[in-house]
Amino acid sequence: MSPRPSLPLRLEYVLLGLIRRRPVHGYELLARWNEAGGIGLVWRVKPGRFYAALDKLEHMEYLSLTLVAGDAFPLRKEYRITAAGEQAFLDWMRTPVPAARELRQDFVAKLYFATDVDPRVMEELFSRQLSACRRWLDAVQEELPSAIGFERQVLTFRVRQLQFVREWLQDSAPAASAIPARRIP
Amino acid sequence: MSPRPSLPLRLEYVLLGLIRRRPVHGYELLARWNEAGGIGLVWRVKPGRFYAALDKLEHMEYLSLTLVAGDAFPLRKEYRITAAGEQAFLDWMRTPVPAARELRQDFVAKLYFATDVDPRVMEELFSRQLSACRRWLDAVQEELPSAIGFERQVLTFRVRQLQFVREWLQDSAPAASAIPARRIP
DNA sequence: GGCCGCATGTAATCTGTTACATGATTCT
DNA sequence: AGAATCATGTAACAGATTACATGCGGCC
Repeated sequence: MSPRPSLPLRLEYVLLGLIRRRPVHGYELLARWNEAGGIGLVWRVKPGRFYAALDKLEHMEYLSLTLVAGDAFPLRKEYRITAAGEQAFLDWMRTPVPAARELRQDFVAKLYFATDVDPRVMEELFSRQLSACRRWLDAVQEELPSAIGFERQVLTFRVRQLQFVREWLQDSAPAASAIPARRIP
Repeated sequence: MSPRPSLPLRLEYVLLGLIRRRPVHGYELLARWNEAGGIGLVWRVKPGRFYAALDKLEHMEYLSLTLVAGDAFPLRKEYRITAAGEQAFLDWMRTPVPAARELRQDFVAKLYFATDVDPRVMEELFSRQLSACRRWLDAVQEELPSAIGFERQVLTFRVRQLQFVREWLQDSAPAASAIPARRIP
């Protein structure tokens, strides 16, 4: 059995998504990470963590590794995604984030890969995320009327935040799934 | 010289604010922390971290320590705030949070202490936080017109988020400073 | 020769979490 | 006697950050 821990990976899924586009070695990937308009806009990473994550993904067999030697450059470790990795990535893409505070990084990262997957994957993601968001909102709004003082202020903050999230999700959903996918998995 | 590191304290300031109300020992404070309607709504803490923080504040001389022995209970460490601690707390209260993502915990924690301080402290806090928020918003809105693709989606998210924050701040400001303070420092 | 870029990491440190340790007293 | 509550932590681990280590090749 290949190891499949459901640990809090987070960063690892982003790596998986990038390597999925085409096989690449670490250094190049790290350079691209911070390119203008890229994932670096919402997610910072530094060499230590970065290489450790690649290593981890390879041990989990979500990535396979090919050593590439060349005259003009040092030995490279070229990674490509495996079938298990592909599966894990797509599962991640379909899964809504479990809390509002994870939207700005995790959810937006998923959005970054919108053009890489079948539009239906994004439709499902947005639909499930919106449902979750509405449930959170309902729960908070139910508590609000009986809340006083500090609790009321906190719940008011949450209601407003969730309303912003809901509206942003509603407005972004059509655009995200209308984009034609580069490849259809 | 008493040590005054400007480290990322965060939790420590909340402790300072609670102990400032009246001298108290750790166990009681920890119990109160999670009471309904209290700071536990936005900030979770566990014994390990909690006692470590008290220790740290005492070494920084923001808290002073009195041992209290009793027949009916084990030895207690009763903490009270020092002049340096009082100063540090009020500085913290006046200081806006440096990023939007710190509003839900750090800023709301400051709000929790609104009734403990002079209304002018809260006025200053809200005024400075609103200015910061408007500056962030201006900066993002300036970048938005030239942004395309993923970058545009990210910036749109941020604009909406900052608008929500700005409106919440505007609506909460009057209530927060209109409340009569318990004591005027 | 020395420095920069490529490409890979390691080691130390910091921060926080988890789970348990200790010992006393009061309750059943 | 045994369990729960009071009151204090400690020890081990997990996770991330920071800074530095290594070595090769090409450029000035």
